[in-house]
Amino acid sequence: HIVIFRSGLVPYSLEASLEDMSEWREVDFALNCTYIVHDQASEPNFSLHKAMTSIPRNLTFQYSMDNQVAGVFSKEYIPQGTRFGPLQGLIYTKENVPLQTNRKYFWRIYSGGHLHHFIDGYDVHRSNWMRYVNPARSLAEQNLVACQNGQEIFFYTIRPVEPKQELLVWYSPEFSQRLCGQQEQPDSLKPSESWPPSPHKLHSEGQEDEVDEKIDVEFIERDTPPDTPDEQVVDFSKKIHEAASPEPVHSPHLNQKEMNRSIHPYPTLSPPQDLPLHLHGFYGHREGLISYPSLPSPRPLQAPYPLLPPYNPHYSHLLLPPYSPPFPSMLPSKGGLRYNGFLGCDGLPYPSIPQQDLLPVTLPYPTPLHSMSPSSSSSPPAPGYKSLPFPLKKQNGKIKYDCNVCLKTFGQLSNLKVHLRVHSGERPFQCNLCKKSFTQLAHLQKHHLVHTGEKPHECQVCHKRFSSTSNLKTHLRLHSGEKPYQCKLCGVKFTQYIHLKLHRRLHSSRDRPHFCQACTRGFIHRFSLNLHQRSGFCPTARPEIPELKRAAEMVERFDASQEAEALPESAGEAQVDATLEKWLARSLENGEGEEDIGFLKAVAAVPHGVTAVGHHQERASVVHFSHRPSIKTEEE
DNA sequence: CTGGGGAGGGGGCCC
DNA sequence: AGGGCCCCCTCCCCA
Repeated sequence: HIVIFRSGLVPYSLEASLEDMSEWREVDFALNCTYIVHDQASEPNFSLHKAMTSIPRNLTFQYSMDNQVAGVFSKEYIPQGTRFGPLQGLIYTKENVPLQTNRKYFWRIYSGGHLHHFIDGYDVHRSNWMRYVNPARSLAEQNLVACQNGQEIFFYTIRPVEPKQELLVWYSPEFSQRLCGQQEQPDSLKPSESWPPSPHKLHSEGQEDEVDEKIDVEFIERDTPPDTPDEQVVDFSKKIHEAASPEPVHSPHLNQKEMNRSIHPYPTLSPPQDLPLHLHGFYGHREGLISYPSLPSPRPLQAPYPLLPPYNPHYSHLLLPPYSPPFPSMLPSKGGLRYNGFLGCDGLPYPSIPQQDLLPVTLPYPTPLHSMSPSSSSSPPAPGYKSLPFPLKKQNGKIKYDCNVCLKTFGQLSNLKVHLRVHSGERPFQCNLCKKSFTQLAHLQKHHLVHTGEKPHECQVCHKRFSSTSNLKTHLRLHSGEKPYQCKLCGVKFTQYIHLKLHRRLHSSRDRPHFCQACTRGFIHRFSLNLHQRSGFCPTARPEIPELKRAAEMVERFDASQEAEALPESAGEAQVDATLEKWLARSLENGEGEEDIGFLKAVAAVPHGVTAVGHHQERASVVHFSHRPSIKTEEE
């Protein structure tokens, strides 16, 4: 039996029981968990969103140097067999997942062995604190296991969690196996490389697009705080440690991990050696092609976990200390941190309730409309107030500044400050003639030309004058003949985007009565809808393949073409395909984009009466079309 | 409906 | 850090 001593605290020798727990099925966790900790019910307020206010009282956040939540830590001893959750977030079915969305916080919910929906923890206003729990990187440091119970995800402590220890989660074996699918042979475990994989290795495992790259960059930086000069940010974590924590707060170090891993008592919950560090990134990172170490099939639980105290659903009620705010965003940003001279119950210094007189006047979030406060300097902070000091992160060695409201990133702090006026409504530059106000001086100066009638910019061709360069530029297109905005459906081109938008209304739904049930695209002709469906180009089925969208657009263009117009509605598939080829030939003659040619050929190559399916190749930027007897998607 | 100009807003770059 | 300048984008109005 292995006896483990941790941090000089009480030794425990629970190997037998731990082994039992490591083989628990998800249902066993649900049935046998001993303690249930609910989220905190406090209302999100102006400065704190739900992802932060929901944290249970026995937990607290730790912050990185850039004032972002770096992890979730225990404030007190948490027994084994404690349940947290459920995880909250936006629900997406596989049909309505937005194409361009950050999938870093995606969780998959399965039903009957099939993907049922996603829970997206990205939105801090819709998700709860569980989005901030970091993935365990080794067997030794894992103390939570993620389980799907019903259609919800809960985290269970699989070992006692000592005070000031970080909560680190990994999937239950069943969860892992669902994510792996049947893509990987269970016994194909490769020899493990050095652990943990270096950031370089993560990147070398195949980035498909910018989104994936961004995810990985972000995640790596989450673990390696930017080495920002101290005077630029307030380092809360450091101050908290110095003030309150004589022993270092548990923080994973590589050596320690390497050491602990070798003595991990329950290998069957084996966290990953081939998986990316971020368990959140599965979906966007390795759709359907996740490798995972061999996992023995769990055996049924023989008896309830023997050493746990009796079930008490109100553990939090009985054991939790009085509430103290774990959010350093309530601290004043600059000019010295002011604590009110006492330590919180967990030994951490907390500020008093936000002090209005310390709010910055340089960021004048407007008084909410419903508020009676007379001036902005005394009004409560709006969403985004947390952006003091401005959240920093490093990208390619350069400091980036994030807007906390809309998540836009800026390379210069001054740009972010100007941008924040968009959210705050601040318009410091007012025209003294018409009292109109603007967010930037340049805009006011431009506006002044309205009153003076001045038109500084002259067209060198027709000598017409314009007040702005932008308008001169659009004007110059009239001389050059450039029409950059083209209707995808009928090919008409325009010099201004707004004209294309207005034109698109002409192709309205009333003229396109034949709808695809899956993607809601409308077609003028029924045979075009048939073509759209039988060719397998409906992009809804495979949203991860952007090329399919283009192919679908081409069918739409064909639908609006003169060739299609000349075709009788009763035309058979062969006739439609022949007409399609004719249209393709004409499109090529008319100089369709070079990059489209491959697609045009691919579409033209669709044989009569045979369904083609876009088959996506991992790490490939092209779509290969293969012929299969029916439309079948991975997730059906 | 198309096509042209006018005006405002957001953001990047540079000093 | 703050400000100036510039560009792009978008929308509105009207012929």
